[in-house]
Amino acid sequence: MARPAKFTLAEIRREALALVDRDGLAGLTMRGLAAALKTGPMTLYNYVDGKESLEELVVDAVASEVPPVAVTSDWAADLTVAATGLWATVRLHPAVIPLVLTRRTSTSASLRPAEDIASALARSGRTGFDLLVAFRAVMGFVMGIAQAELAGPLTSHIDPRQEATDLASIAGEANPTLAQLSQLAGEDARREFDEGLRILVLGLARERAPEGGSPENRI
Amino acid sequence: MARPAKFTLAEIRREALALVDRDGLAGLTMRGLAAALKTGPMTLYNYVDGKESLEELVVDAVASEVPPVAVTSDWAADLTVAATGLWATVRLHPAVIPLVLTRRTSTSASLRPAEDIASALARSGRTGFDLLVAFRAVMGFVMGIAQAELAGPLTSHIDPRQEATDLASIAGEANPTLAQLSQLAGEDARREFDEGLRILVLGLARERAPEGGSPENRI
DNA sequence: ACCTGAACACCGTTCAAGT
DNA sequence: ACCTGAACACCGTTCAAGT
Repeated sequence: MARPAKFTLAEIRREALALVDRDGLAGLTMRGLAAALKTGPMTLYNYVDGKESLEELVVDAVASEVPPVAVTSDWAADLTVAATGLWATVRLHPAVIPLVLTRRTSTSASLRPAEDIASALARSGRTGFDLLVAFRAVMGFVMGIAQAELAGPLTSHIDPRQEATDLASIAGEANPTLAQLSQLAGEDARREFDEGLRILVLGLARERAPEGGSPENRI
Repeated sequence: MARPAKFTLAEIRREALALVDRDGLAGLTMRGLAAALKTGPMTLYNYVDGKESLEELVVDAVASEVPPVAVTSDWAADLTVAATGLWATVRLHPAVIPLVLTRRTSTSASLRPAEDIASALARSGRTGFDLLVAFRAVMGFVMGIAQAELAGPLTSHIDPRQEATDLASIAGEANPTLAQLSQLAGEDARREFDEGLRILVLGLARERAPEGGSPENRI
């Protein structure tokens, strides 16, 4: 909150993200980051208000890496580009995903990827509640699937305390469909995302424009 | 991992969930739970392997509250029921949502809600990769939107350090669409979910069955 | 076998004192 | 004004000792 001299906020942000990328979310500690910067822990308090604020900085760092989206006359294409850009970027920093899912406060810069998605949907002609629903559906899908890839019903292993290691055979009895799916999961994450998004956009386009999905008007 | 006498694992599970519901995720500590149970912290280690295992217990507790789904001949209806049941249940325990999004290990019982969803989708005639994609899309949507309600681009406030409190006016300049949406967000969460799910199911049904969405075969 | 206090190696953050 | 060590109030968990 001050403008001191020993470090730059950008330096701290970069080092914090690097720390999370390297050691995971648990590795992001005030003391650990201070050590990485070769200072005492208290020095960081000259740059951030505390742990919460530090986490926000990390979310910011990731958001700033999401590529900007050019606006064309095809809202569905723009939406796909925006959603894919967000997904691909957070995937580069998997440990940060729980943080972006969890942060209750954001910088206006870190909201830009979401704004790009909302704006593409607005150009489908949606307004008000319809726009809200579409936005929630797309954001939910993008972030939900990004996180599900890391930790979800299909991510490896059942509880290790159940004596047996083969997921297919263990979860298999109680959960046969999941057991089957778990063998395919993660083989081609990009295609999983692309196809899922396509289905969602299909639903969005169908609901809006029974015939073709070209833009209608702006709000 | 043993079968001691002072408590029941079910008692510990119940108390742990109650603790999280009351004090949030940060309130779930080995020491805090022990205190709530009026024992020393070490006693808990006779029932769970450690913190991770305790968190899993809490996820289990929530999953066990998800209502079972009856199988009918209408896969889309079953899917809607299953997805809605999961969403409604996790919403009763909002502090647990980050935990269920994050757990990398699960009990076969806690996978049942996901199995119900996967199974409904399988009854749409999907197999293999197509089934995987549909499953990921639905799970991503359900959990993503549940979490987004708590913390997401539309949840109140911009960073408080930016001097101004009105989200609409602050985020508004940089993110006009979000600013507009934030005024509607959360007014009727149930309708947001229902409509979003409808769009997704619409996409799923259209992709599968150009004419009508009745079940085709089982896998 | 089940239980549990003491102790260790960590946290974030307040406070007070340095320059 | 910016910096920072010492100290406090917490964590999870190991270890050793109890019954």
